[in-house]
Amino acid sequence: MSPSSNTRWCPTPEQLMILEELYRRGLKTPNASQIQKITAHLSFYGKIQGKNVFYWFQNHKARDRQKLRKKLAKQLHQQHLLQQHLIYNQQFIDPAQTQYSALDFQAPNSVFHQLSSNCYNAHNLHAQGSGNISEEAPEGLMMMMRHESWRSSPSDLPKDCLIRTYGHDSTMIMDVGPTLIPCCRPLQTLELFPLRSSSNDDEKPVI
Amino acid sequence: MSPSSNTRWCPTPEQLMILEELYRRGLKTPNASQIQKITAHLSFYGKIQGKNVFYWFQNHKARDRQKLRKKLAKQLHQQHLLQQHLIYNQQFIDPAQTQYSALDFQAPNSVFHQLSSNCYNAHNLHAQGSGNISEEAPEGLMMMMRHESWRSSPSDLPKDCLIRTYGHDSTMIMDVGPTLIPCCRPLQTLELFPLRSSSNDDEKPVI
DNA sequence: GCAAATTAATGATTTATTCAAG
DNA sequence: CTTGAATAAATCATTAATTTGC
Repeated sequence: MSPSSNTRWCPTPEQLMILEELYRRGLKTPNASQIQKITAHLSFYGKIQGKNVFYWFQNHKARDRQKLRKKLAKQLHQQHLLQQHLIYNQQFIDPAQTQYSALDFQAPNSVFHQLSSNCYNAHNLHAQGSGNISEEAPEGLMMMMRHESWRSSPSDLPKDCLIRTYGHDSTMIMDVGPTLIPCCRPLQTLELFPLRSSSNDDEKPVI
Repeated sequence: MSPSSNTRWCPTPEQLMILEELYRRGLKTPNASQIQKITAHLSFYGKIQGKNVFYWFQNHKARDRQKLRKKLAKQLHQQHLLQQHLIYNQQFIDPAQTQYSALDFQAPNSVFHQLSSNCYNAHNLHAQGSGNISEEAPEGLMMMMRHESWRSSPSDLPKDCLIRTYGHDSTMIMDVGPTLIPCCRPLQTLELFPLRSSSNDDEKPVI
């Protein structure tokens, strides 16, 4: 209609920044007065009208909600799929033991249950030839094991191992590869759920 | 070395889903035993090795942290920019009143402060001709005002208004446009900070 | 629509840091 | 204080997504 502005509002980075900050601080649905003030302030950074601010908050809130919904839906879907296809999959779990409800996460054979275990099934580790492995990693890291002897003669290692050099010593990563399926049947039922980082809790790293 | 797999692991959707779910549930740094079990389970869905699982958790955790850091940095930056360029900008605020520290969020002229106001500066609203506006929106919605009479004769509205029809009543959006800068100087100092959604609190929408 | 080109994600590796034991 | 194990951070490299010109 009006010949002056046929193009839609394009927020400047500063305008966006300020709007986002206001939103983040809890302003979700500004009233007329608030919109006015915001508009006045933002107009310093570029052409802007009250309706732009109004629409921005409307859209932003709506899209926030939408994002949240999608996230929750995804989570539910994942959980569902997990239960359907993995935890009680007969290929993995001894059928004789699967008398649990498909929704019971406490079932001892669930992968979650197994992974919360503190007991190491040592016999699983050396499924592929390896007299080298002296001990199971004690509640600590990976299948990285440092041996002075390895550094000098890497050729006599099992082919599924991976050697890396850290300055003056070496690291071996054992390949537990794709051939271990039959090994996971005799897993013991061990502990309940406290999956929360059994080794060390570093959710909040010190920065 | 080995001729079979020169290409990097490419997780199947199921594998990814399971890894993500485990991570989401709190497993951040699986130990050797856990990696083994996960690998065994995931191998049902496609070729996979222990190191893949190990690396996946390493990377995922690191990138999570990184994302979080970036988010926090952005927030701080926004806050900073806000303070520098908006709140105490001399173009906006009466210089006679700005004897506050640039970091003092309690300063009465800050936009945050102003926006947390419950007191409506009614004289700002009808800066552009409008005998139509009977009242300031009371702590409620937008400058949306429902009037049966408006619906029938939209032609006599000020050109800077925008009419929309919601079912059986109408909405008007007043354009407070880019010309209001001088209007924001006489704003009163009003209230302290509780910006948290003065009208309605919908941070966690009911889904 | 499609295929080259560009960009973003992410798997894999290397380097730096932390921390506890001796 | 030194050393070694464990982890975090930085980086490299390849694959997936996206854009762009035809």
